[in-house]
Amino acid sequence: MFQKVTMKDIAKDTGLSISTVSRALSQTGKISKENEKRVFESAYRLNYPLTNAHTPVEHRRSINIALVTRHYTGEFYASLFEGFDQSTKEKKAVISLISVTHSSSPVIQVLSELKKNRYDAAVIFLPEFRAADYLELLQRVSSDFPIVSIAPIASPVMDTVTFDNYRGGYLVARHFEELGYRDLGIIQGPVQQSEAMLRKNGFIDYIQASENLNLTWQFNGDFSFQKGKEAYTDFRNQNRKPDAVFCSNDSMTLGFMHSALRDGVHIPCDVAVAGFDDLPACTLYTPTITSVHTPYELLGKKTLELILNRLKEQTDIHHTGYTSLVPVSLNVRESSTELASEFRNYYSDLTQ
Amino acid sequence: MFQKVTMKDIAKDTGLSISTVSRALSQTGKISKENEKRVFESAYRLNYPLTNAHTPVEHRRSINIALVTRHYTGEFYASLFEGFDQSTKEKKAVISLISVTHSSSPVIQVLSELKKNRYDAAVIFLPEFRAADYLELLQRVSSDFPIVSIAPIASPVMDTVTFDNYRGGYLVARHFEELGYRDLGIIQGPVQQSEAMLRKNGFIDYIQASENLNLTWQFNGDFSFQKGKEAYTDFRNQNRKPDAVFCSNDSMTLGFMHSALRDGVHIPCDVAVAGFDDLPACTLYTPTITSVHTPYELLGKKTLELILNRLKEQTDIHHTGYTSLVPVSLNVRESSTELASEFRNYYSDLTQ
DNA sequence: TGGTTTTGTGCAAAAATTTTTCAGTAACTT
DNA sequence: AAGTTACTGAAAAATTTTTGCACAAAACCA
Repeated sequence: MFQKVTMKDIAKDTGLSISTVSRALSQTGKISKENEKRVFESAYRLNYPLTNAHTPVEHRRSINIALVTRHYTGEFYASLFEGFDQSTKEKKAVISLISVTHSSSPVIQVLSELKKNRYDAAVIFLPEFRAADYLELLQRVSSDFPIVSIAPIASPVMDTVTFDNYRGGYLVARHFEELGYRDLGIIQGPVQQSEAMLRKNGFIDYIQASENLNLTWQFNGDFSFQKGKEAYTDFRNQNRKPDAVFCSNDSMTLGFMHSALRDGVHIPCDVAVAGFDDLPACTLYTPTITSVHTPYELLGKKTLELILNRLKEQTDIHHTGYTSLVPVSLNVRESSTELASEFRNYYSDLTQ
Repeated sequence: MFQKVTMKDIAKDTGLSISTVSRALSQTGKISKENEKRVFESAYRLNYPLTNAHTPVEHRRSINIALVTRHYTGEFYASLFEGFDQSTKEKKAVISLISVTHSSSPVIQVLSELKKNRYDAAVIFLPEFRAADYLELLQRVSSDFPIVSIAPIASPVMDTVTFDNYRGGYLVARHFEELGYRDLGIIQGPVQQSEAMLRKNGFIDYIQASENLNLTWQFNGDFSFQKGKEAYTDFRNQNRKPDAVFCSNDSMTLGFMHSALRDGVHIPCDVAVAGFDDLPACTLYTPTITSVHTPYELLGKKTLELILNRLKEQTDIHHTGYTSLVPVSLNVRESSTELASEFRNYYSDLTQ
């Protein structure tokens, strides 16, 4: 049986009196910064049962942040987590990935119990959430528990940090124009997700503002590899095929290209392709894939900043609905450029 | 300011006396199972400060398990986590992914502090750990904190659950033999990792036992995409090129194929390829890639079983070094089969 | 069946722990 | 130099937890 750890132990450990230890731990204010620090340090080391809520942020050994998402196999989530992980470098924040795909309890239940599991804040990425879901969530979760969404919300009811999806679509259209393509096509994401709509709007708005460009093909996808393949089937049946296609995420890009390549279509010769997300696969695939790069590290950094400030300030109002957009850029690769010479070999005749 | 939660509150909540509550929480034994359960349930709900160490496993709301690994961007880690996540279905275990890549403190430090952060057990995947590291780890971490390694250890000092890597290499060689290939090649993983050595040995042992097969090419890799590309450069300079190449992980497979395809080599026509890990990319790539499938869900299940038993039994000796092997299988795809007819289009002449 | 043992509970006293009061000291101000 | 402020420890007070004991209900056993 363990010996229970009490303030007496901390007093002995630090050389201070029990009363001083008490004052430090209960945050009555009448204590020097130096001793306060020593007490918390000792309390942590000796395993004194400190409840998180009672430990001021500056004395926490670590700030535990939950990254809550429906986790699907694939690079996308790996990149997302990696970005957050990078951004915690040299901070005392610790990110844990919590998946709610297979958990028995509903998402909101999981979120409302995070605080009891020693988490200090949550970052949620739940693109399928609707306005009603967000509102229910805010009602159920204690208001001093910061939650930041990294999926865009149509009418933001909580703080949101997200990539500038609109700008991404815009960049792709501009890139296509610069290369001299005229007829453009798009494979959209699900209409219920504002993320998908923003990408589409950026793309289409640029086309409409330009005198050179036409939108000749539009396909409703759902961000899945499979839909990308279906999109190709639809594409091949078109009379007037676009010169270049914007796939609004890379899973669909890969699906589209998978079918296209097998059907003898040469990319970018027959049709140029650009995607969104810039998955690691984009540089590995043959041809390499042009894609809108989303800097997860910046996203993570900005999100952490927001959370840490919120925790320090102890502002109870996190329902501000402040949205912050992280800039994106376009990584141009083989799928939307002239064929490089080494690349030409790739398409050389099998029967030569 | 919060009102502090005491046993009095739990007593009022459950309708029991304070002494009964005390007896339940301090596990003195003189309490009925039914009331004990009610007390813990209430304590949890009211947020009574229970230290994990003092809450018996059967009354835990959740068992927190840390999956500790150096996290790199890529599908491999996504698949790993996904498998564990799947295996927690309908169990009260919760898996959190803890990355130690960018954390400032050294790995062993992180591990020894997990217990303080409310974790009940850890699963570690640290292939670069050496025998000395494992021993230091065991010394530093409290012996009632179960740790299971899912990377094979040359001389196991702790419980290990791992895929049957040897069998995987063996299966690939047998598959190549069945297809009629004679001269085989291998791109090895790093010699310090027993995982890599097992895969190689399984492959080579089968070749040596067979009358039909020869090992004509061997390359020392390091499991990276880049080394896969370098392997191709070495491959192309060989006089006697193998008919089929076993890449001992899929990152190298992708690197090898990336260079090969760009160099006009047709897979599987010119050379057949098989990998290891069966990343999602294997089905997305063109051609699709034959690979040894590692069932992460089974791995997760077995590992959880081990941990939950250990926690229930409260056996202090987790240094048993018991190793358990999870079976693997081979997923055969285009990179090691006859070309399918639809696939032929892919190689048709660009200039037609 | 009736006595005996075991188990589980609440009350109240005891023990342990935490908080508060109060007096003292040092540093700093005016 | 007197007054003020900021901290601290010892002791008292308050609170919380544990334990001894009595007793009731259930289980056990000739």
